[in-house]
Amino acid sequence: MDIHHLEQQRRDNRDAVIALGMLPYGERTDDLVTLADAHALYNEDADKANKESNQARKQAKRDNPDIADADLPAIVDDRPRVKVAGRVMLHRDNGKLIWLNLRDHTRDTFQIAASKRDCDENGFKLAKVLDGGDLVIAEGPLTMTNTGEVTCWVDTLIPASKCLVPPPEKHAGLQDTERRYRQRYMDMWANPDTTRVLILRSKMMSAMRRFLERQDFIEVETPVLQVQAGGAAARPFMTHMNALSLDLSLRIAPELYLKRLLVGGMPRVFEVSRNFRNEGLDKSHNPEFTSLEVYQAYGNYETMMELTEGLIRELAQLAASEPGGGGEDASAMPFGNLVIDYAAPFEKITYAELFEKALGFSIDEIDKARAECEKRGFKTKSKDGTAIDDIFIINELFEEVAEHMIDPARPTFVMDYPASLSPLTRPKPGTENNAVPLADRWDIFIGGMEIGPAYTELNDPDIQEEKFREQLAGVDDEESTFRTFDEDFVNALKVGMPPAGGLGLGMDRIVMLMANQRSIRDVLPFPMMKPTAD
RNA sequence: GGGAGAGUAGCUCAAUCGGUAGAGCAUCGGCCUUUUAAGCCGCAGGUUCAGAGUUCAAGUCUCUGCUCUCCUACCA
Repeated sequence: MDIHHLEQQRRDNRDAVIALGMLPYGERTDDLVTLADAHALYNEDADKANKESNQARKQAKRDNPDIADADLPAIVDDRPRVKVAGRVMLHRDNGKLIWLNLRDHTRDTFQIAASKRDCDENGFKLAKVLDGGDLVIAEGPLTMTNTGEVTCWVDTLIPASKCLVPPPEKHAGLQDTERRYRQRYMDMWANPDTTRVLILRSKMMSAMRRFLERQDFIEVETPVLQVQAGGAAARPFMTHMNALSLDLSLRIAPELYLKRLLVGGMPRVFEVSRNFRNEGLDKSHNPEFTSLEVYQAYGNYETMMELTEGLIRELAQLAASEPGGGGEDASAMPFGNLVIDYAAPFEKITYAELFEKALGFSIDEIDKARAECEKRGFKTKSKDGTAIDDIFIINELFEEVAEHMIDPARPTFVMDYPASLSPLTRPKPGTENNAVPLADRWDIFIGGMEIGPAYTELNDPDIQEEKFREQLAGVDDEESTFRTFDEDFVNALKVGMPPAGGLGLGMDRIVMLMANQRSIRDVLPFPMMKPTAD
């Protein structure tokens, strides 16, 4: 295979490093400080004292050119010394003085200078043949340049790793979105914001765990490989297990296993679950995504509401306090054109209230709902001509009309969904005889996105079994193939599951909100990309 | 699934009505000990996403394919 001439030049420079007797790919190095810490360590008094003592020495030599070295004023050097590692971003060679700008995850740019006079001989020769993108380790005192930039005045320079790939444009960075996603390492090198978002994601996941553990929730891990993917209505990915000659699905939700743990006696559990859904992908959907599911024995959907509001507010405060988060508190977090307030109490409205506010009549008035659907041109009959169930008429209007009434700038809980839309939810007592019976379920909407639902969990095995059957009888055949009847789960409920609140939150979407990223791809290190033809 | 747009040097982008494919940065050679997107001088760098067609002539027009982006629809 032909090697591009730009790569060949870099290979030649690597050979030059080897010729210096250095290891081009480096070795273990202790006592490194980050570039941000190094920058902060600069001491102005020590730097001034050093400069003045140098001046005094020069002056003494000018006054008396024959003076013996021993009689010259001593050089004072109490400047802090640092050992740093970073990637070479800029390389300015002034001949006998070489300026390098380094980057690491803590600081976009940190200047080091290798001068022929003060740097070790091999280090200076190395600085001569460094390419943009190389990793280096530099050691030396901190000083300030005439133009006021804190600089490590290098006395020891060694290679840490060779970069054989030509760097992106030094000012514009890497713009090509496709390459940014496919070669994330290039993106992270060129665009430090990418790294910041991914680090924020990690910090948020960690803060989320601390929040839950503080309240005595324990983290568990349940199967990804499942005989029957359950807990949600979604098309699963299929795979095959050779040892048991068994077709398996990748999980679409952890719910049914987490509830089994409640049956077994774990009172408060959560799982950070990678879920896999064999469906479309767009700005807010990746085929594999991360949800947080939480179950609390003896809680209900209101318990989950309090927990969710506290969790999201805490995550918002964390994001706001990060560099570039733009604020002390979480009352004005930017998301696209919106400014979202996480500090104020979240909005709460019931499904029925929101429906009536948007449509002008009650969810129990089916005739008006059908008329409204006809008026708006929504379909009211299925393909074979039979009328669509009342509840789907209501929900069509809700999703198409009422959901848009929610203020995207205010986190909003929509409560008390129709029971028939929530098969794993406990029916709301006292609404059984309504035209539209309700269930203890809410959904939270932020920034125009649905972030997740919570329920008072259904723990009556007979109702659960009936709901499974209803669902399997389902609206149409294609959909019912993705719904399952989990007999063992019904058996678990027969053993007795405590009343409980359950919660599912789309963590990717929460990171999108907190990091002000409009695409799920920007909060995933490696989003799903179709392979290229070659 | 539907619609719109994009793909040109390592990177960021130009190229008028179809008429010799260009710039900046990076690289390479030379000079330079306080630069900051360093500076000055010089050189080089191309399968214009792939394939077919129209034409005297295609980066440009037509068709097919690939990938991406945006909008829209679907899906919890």
